[in-house]
Amino acid sequence: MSSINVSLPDGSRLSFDPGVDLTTVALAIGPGLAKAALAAEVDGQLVDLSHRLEADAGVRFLTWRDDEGQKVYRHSTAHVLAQAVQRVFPQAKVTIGPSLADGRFYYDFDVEQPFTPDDLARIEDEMRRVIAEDQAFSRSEVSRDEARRVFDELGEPYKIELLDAIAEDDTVSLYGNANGDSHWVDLCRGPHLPSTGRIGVVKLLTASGAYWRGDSNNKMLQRIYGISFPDKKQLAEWLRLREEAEKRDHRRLGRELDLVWFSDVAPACPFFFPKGALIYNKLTDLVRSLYRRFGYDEVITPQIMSVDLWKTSGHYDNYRENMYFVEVDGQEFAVKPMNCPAHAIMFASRHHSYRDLPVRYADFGRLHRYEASGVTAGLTRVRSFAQDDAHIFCRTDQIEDEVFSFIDMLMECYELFGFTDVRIDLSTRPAKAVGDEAVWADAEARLHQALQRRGVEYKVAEGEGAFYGPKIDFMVSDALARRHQLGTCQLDFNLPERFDLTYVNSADERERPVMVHRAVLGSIERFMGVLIEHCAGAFPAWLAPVQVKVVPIGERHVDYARRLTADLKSRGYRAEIDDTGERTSAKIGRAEAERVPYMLICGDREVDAEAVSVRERGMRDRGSMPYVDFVEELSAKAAFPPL
RNA sequence: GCCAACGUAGCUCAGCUGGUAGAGCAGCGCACUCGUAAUGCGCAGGUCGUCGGUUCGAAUCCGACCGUUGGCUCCA
Repeated sequence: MSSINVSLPDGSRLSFDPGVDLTTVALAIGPGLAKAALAAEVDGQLVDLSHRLEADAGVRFLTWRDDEGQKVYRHSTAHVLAQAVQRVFPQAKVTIGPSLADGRFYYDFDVEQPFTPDDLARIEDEMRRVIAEDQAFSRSEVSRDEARRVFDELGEPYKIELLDAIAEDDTVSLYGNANGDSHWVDLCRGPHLPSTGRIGVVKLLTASGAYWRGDSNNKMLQRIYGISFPDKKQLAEWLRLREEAEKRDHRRLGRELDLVWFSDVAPACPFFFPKGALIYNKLTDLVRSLYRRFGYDEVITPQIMSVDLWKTSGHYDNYRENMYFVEVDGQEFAVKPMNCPAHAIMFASRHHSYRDLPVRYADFGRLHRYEASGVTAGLTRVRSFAQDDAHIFCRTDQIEDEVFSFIDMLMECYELFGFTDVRIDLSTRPAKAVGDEAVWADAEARLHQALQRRGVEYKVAEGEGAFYGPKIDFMVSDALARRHQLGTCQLDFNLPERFDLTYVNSADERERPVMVHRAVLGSIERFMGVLIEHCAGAFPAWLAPVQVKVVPIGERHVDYARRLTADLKSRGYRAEIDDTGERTSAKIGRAEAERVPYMLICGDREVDAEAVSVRERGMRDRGSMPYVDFVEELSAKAAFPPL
């Protein structure tokens, strides 16, 4: 009998008898690995440790250190959850239960009554029992008929529906976990842990409704979210990180830092207090300063326009349920949800030569969109907002340069906020699309060109473009590694058509321009929310609502502190004095809580020497320095615009 | 929109099985004049989200509405 070769990631090779299972292979490599292994990857395919090798193969064992290992771990925990639920609620029908990219897992059930917090506690206890029973996960590949019979007998209609959706040439696999007379089976691709006993600690987090297959026309199922770890300490750490994230929640910080307020009189519509408004305006001013350099012209357009306009643009037919309407003098008007139609008619109101293009209209107009009550959230999903919106009207041959320079501007802007990890997606022609295929292909090629010339990495999202044109989306990762979509750049072949936009070319013929919708920050409100959480409320000095807090130690230092405050203000900085009769440490504590970037402590030493004792936010005392030196430092770090 | 939970002072929360509300922080006042994350004492502050019902009596029980939060295809 000839042996087979197993090659490992480090390049080494081992030989075994054919039919050897992976647990044995792991043991041969070392008992440590055998203990840590959760599953394995054989020639790129994820498999159970019980998998047997019949031929030469490349094997990589997955442990907790691998993302795939954790995925298997959590997915197996989801199976334990489902088994526990069916023990406690025998009528519950099982559906699907994947592990999520953020480390959690869930399982959806069809049950008569939604789960209560009490139910979750009972289910969690039952899960611990299943884990204690150390049931082995065993895989069996069966025919579709066989599988259908199993789930028919078990009375699991959702599994049969899933079974029917599995591709013909795909193998159907069942996973049973059994221990003595306790047996539980699920339709699953796998792989799984060797046994339930490998799961350390579990915690169920929340229960909520979730539509079957995410479609609101389908029945609402009950979803349970959970998390699991090999070790208690890891769970504690996970919960701690989650609390940290809660502390920097922009809704909380927005309130604590006096930036934003919400009222029932306008649900999902932020009210910005002075400090919030200051940041808001600094953000738009920043974009304005970029516009000056990149050749954009700002326009101002009406808040409310006739429905005729929205009928022409197509929004009335396709976007009506998100719009607000008002009737005046028997005529119907709509509050604008977008700026583009206004810009289109402005463009159309003048004759344009090919020499005039591109025309770039920027607009910070306030937009109103009705969002379903269940989806609004803080500043990230609101009904009243503005965007750093602009529309470029250009010739086809100008697309590449326009997009290139837009990416330039965007990257420069993101870097300023410390958003250095930018993911870029190019979305191409979807199934239902306007404009002919050649035009799309040409436009997509120009987008590729622009991206490649700019030298950025990007992914292609096939068929994910808008119906009116291909687009490029920009996602950033924040300080907690969460992704947010901010910028976008979308070509539009639809509106120029609908508004019959033209320019005159060099041969004196009328031609259709391309319209480009683009935004760097996207919604200013949303961007503020993302930024607040990214910097945990500690805004860069050029953006901080209060840049300098002047802190006199005693009453006899107040005059001096006032003089400095006035001087800083006259130089254009946002400075405040804290002349409350508090103790110095209390004043510092408050200034730190407000996230003020610079604190200037003034006592006898400083008054005598025309100096200040500088404390930077989040750092210790830097000691005294001449006031003029501090002003110089400030001019370098807090100047606006910061570019 | 749908499922669930929640809504008590500006903020964070307490208030057991119904007997008309309490704390800390913030605010205001007084004292302390103080050297790098929060001095002490006092005062004031609430239609208990709104409306309706049950009850001798409702913050508490029931219903409706409003709002907020967590979810609503990262596939078997």
